[in-house]
Amino acid sequence: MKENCRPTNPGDTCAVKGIHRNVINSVKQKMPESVALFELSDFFKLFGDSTRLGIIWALSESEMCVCDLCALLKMKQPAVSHQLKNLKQTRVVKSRRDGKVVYYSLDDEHISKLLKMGMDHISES
Amino acid sequence: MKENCRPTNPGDTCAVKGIHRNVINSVKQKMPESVALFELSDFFKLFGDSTRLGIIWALSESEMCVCDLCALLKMKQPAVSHQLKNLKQTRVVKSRRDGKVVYYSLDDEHISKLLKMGMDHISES
DNA sequence: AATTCATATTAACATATGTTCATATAAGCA
DNA sequence: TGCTTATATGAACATATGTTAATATGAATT
Repeated sequence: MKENCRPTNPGDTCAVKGIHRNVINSVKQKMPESVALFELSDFFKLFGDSTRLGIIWALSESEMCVCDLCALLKMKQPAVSHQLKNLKQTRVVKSRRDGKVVYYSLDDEHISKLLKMGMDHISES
Repeated sequence: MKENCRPTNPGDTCAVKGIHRNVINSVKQKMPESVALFELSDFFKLFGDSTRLGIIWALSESEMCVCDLCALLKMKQPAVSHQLKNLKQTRVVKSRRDGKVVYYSLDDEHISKLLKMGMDHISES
């Protein structure tokens, strides 16, 4: 790629360097650490799959066991367990055991708020 | 409420069919249409990539042009444009043109709230 | 109109991510 | 103990998704 950038003011360069230096610098200071961005995207990624989102939504309505989730969402049991593992590792979901049955529920109230907010957004077409 | 995996009624079976029929039915009624779940997960998917999340976060701080985003995030221009296209199609982002330069900004106030909420969640370790 | 430059697009490629099958674990019950 | 059941795990496979490189578009200036 050629270097095709003509500065209009000193400090204002373009093409892969940015036209508005002041804006860039100002925003740069407000950006989260790149590590935080990775964590945050990993978090949102959990909501980015429809089957997992189904699980999350269901758990936002009621505590449920693995078996019930399978029935509700018509998924195979290992698939549900896998997703629940992901969700648990990232503390979206918590579990309690009662005999053979393991019950899952949302770990946090933020989660259902996030769900509703997202739904609001796509609803206002 | 709790019962074992033994069918109490015909039709109440476990193993891939669900233990707690009443819970399942109750939650089922509160679940969004599966189409809505797909749309919603597609929406959240946009936040599930760290480079795209970088773009979104940056735009939540200030309107910026493509070129500036490249400089800020150290990304190649086609990559930025590509992501912006995704974001625009789903109305996360809007654009305005001023001469040769196209400026992007968030289309909605919900978006930055979502960002902050997510960040709050992962911060409370 | 020709040229320059900011941005957009397309298709090929690489990688991440979800699903599946087979199997393992853990708990209750005979 | 053995057996059954609910859940968990591991590895192979399939697919989705982001990146890249090459190229195209469109606006402004000359």
